[in-house]
Amino acid sequence: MAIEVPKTRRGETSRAAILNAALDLFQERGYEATTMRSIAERTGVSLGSSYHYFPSKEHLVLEFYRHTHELHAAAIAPLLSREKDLATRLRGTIRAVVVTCEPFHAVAGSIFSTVANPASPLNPFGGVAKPLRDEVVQLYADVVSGSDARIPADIAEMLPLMLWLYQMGILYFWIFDRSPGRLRTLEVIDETTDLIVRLISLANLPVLRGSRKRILGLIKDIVERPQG
Amino acid sequence: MAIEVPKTRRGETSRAAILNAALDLFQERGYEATTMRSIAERTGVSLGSSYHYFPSKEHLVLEFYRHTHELHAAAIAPLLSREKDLATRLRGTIRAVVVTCEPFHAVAGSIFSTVANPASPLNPFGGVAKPLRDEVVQLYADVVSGSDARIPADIAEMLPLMLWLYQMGILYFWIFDRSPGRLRTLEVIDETTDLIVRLISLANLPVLRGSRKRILGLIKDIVERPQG
DNA sequence: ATGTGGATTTGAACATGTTCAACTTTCAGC
DNA sequence: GCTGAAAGTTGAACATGTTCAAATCCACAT
Repeated sequence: MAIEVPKTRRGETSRAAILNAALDLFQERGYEATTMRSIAERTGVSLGSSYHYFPSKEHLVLEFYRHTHELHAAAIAPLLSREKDLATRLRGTIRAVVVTCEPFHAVAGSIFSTVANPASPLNPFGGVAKPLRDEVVQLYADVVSGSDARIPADIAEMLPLMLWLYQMGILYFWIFDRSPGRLRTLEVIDETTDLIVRLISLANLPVLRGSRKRILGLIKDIVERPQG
Repeated sequence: MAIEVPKTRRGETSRAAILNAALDLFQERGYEATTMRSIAERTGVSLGSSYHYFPSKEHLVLEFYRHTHELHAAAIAPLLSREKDLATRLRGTIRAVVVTCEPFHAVAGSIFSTVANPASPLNPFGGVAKPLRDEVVQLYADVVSGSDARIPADIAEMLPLMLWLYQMGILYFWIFDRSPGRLRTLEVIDETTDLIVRLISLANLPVLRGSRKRILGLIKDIVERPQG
């Protein structure tokens, strides 16, 4: 199950070719319809070779995930360097997620369910995928910290992680969305990003102090205490 | 893929026996480790016969889900007929979920991921599992309506569905919980049920009127408009 | 040039979910 | 009790993810 790193020029070529074929096929046919044999065949390599570099079909999905993350990060870079308004930054970032993922809409369901499986090494709550998750959370930290919004420290601490979770929720909604141009998802994004920013500002109200403290305390406790 | 209903005494016996064996094996060995062949073998029936009554292994999970739901409903019946305080009813109900599911903790991860797959017929957002989901949502409607809490109509309308979602979240947390006696999950339940009840009462604050309206409108829109 | 050891590649073999056409059993109507 | 159609049963066959021991390749030291 160890992830084999190529140690030869030939190996690098093979690994890259297999990954390429896999990404193409995932997009063309979806996750289930893409067989390990078809990946090997398109690569021009034997079945066993694929398993030399990717311990399982799921691990190919992890690369797929990394791939879309990089596309996403590149897509929002201009926005993040230009815009200062938090709501606008957040809206643009989340919109970019679904736009970036659009070519993979048909595949996304299987992938989502694969990743959600706690037994999967790809589960973002721990395991191989953790570094990549941390990268995504960091991206949301940038979305927040690069804005001109003044966020109370206790909220700012937990906000990126919450926004990552929120992004997951939007993606799950998007998977089910069959509306033309995925307009419904975009509507939901616009409405919810606005709501989030508004609720953050409301969190300063004295009546909400108690609940805010409890909620943030709970989240912090969950994140920091091991196992669970 | 049609779900075959037994039309013979012999058929009923077979179906019941297969289901029994499956439920036992799921508990004993987990979902993946239980093969269709092992189910057939324990039942004393051929492999093909299992597929006569259950179109797929996943459909056996649906029965498993129904089974635990019935255990759960039975477990909380006394509480619901006795207790009037909403927080207590809610806490008891959610606690009972994880207590009821405790024997299946090891299996739950696979099952959760199976069910979460939008492509699965078992996905609760549509398909074969919808009737069962509606039953569970109804249970939460009873939890709310049988309490002495006065809930504004717009909230009351959406609350049961939200509580069902909340229960899903708790279950997902519980799957990861490795603490002795699953104490962490119970702590989180106590804290969150309390928070929920408190937030419902806060929703009447004038400052929150706008957000409340928007949130409920959004949820309603999502639920009622088809597809998505 | 040649041998060596590790990296890479191979393809057969295995396990398991699923399908299906042929076979057997059941039972309602006579 | 007979009969024939419907219901139930069977096991072989298929597709696909995965494993693994053996074969091949290749860079490098000698």
